Amino acid sequence: MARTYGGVAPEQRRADRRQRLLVAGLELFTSTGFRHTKITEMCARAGVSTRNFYEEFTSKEDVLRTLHDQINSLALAHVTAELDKVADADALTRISKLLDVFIATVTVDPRMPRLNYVEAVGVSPELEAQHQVWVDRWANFIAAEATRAAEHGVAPVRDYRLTAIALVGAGTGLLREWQAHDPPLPVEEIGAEFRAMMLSAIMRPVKILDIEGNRGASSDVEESSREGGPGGTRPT
Amino acid sequence: MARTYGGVAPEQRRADRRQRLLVAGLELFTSTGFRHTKITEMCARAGVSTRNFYEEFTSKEDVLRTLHDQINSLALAHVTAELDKVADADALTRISKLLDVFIATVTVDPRMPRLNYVEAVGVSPELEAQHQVWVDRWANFIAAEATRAAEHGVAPVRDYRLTAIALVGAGTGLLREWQAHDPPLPVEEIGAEFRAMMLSAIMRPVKILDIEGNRGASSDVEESSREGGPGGTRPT
DNA sequence: AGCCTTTGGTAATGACGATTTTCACAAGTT
DNA sequence: AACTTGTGAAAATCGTCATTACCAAAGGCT
Repeated sequence: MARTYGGVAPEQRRADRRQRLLVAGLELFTSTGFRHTKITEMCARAGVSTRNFYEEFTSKEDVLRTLHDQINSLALAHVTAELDKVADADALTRISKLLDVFIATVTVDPRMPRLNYVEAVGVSPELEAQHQVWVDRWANFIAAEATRAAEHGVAPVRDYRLTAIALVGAGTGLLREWQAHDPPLPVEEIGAEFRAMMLSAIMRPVKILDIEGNRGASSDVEESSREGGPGGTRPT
Repeated sequence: MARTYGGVAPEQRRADRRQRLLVAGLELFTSTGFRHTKITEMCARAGVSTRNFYEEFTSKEDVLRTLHDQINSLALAHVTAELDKVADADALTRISKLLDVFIATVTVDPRMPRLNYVEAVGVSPELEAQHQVWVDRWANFIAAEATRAAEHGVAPVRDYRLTAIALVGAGTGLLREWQAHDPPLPVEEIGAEFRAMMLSAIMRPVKILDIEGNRGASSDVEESSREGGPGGTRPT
């Protein structure tokens, strides 16, 4: 089970094949579409046999799930890495940064948003569950930054969960539109719109037009300027 | 070709079958999922034969496209009808109304958002195109109302296209989350969040944090008309 | 009442593609 | 050098469904 073939370890050969299959999957799923991509096509393009395919993945969906996870993980890793660099910047700067890095990462290759926001939707319950997990992660991330902003007194103290979910949706919508548009929309416009929307959503007052805009959280009663104080390090 | 059977005109019988097939499609697509729904299942549930199926539709996708169009048309019809009733109300009231009616219409049956925002995604280029058309319509609708608000001096004069697209995405995200959530989220919270996000996005100043938030359209001129705006948003 | 048209259900066909199996070879091992 | 063991390509199998063709019945028409 473990022989060094062709000068490379079997582990390595395996990993290479897997990688080639993933690349082929990304390409085909976003051009032919997931539904109409055949396993044999993927194998042909990756230069592997169907036998090898089943050694690495259990199904076409398995490939899709892996790609979906990889893309999200990549983006999240970039964002957290960059945010760590500005750990003690003011809250709104961090939020802007978060956005810029996210948009920059995911627009490097239009196939990423295409796969994430179009091809990987409505495929199976498992994939829907995986989508939910990632929405949650991103939403928690955004909500945490918003809460941080509230602690710094630049945003109201309230529950940001639904706002964060809506913002994830807004980003999804913008990117889906971006990747689908024929004369491609300028990336910086997408980024600018996303940033402006996020900032105005987070900084908005709790009540707009005399309407209670949110439940939960404290709010009109007393407010921010919290004991933790600005500048304090925050738990990661 | 035209005989009155069972007391009802053939046209009527045809229409009934079609309707039953659509109902069956909505049910199965949103439970079994579009991919795994078989035509024979739809026929069985609708109480029609496969032969009848092909008299009404060319494929499973045809049914899905029809449902997708119907749901969007229904929502748009409701919204326009209600907006006509408040034709001369102030701009922000109209925007609130738009939202309430939309959310109310589409949350009557969780299968509607499920079909629209999950099952009908990434199925085929035709369906993607149809999606694009509807996003455009809704975005134009929102942008028109925002422009109206600007004309009334309660929002800055600028290009609202991308903002509108992002807002459509936000609504999509919220509704997708709503229909997927196991202990269902309260509808009024979804509606409140969507409304607050839309109002703050539309009323936001052109520049936030010294960053140019939007291109196009005029801008800083005229922007003042709002009272206490997000620019100075603070809790309390 | 008997014929004839339209309809509905069921069975046959056929394609397509996922998954498995076989076969031959290439490269380490002794 | 012979043997053994992974490895890759291709061919065979096996199911699943969409689609179509056929048959039986039911209802109106003369």
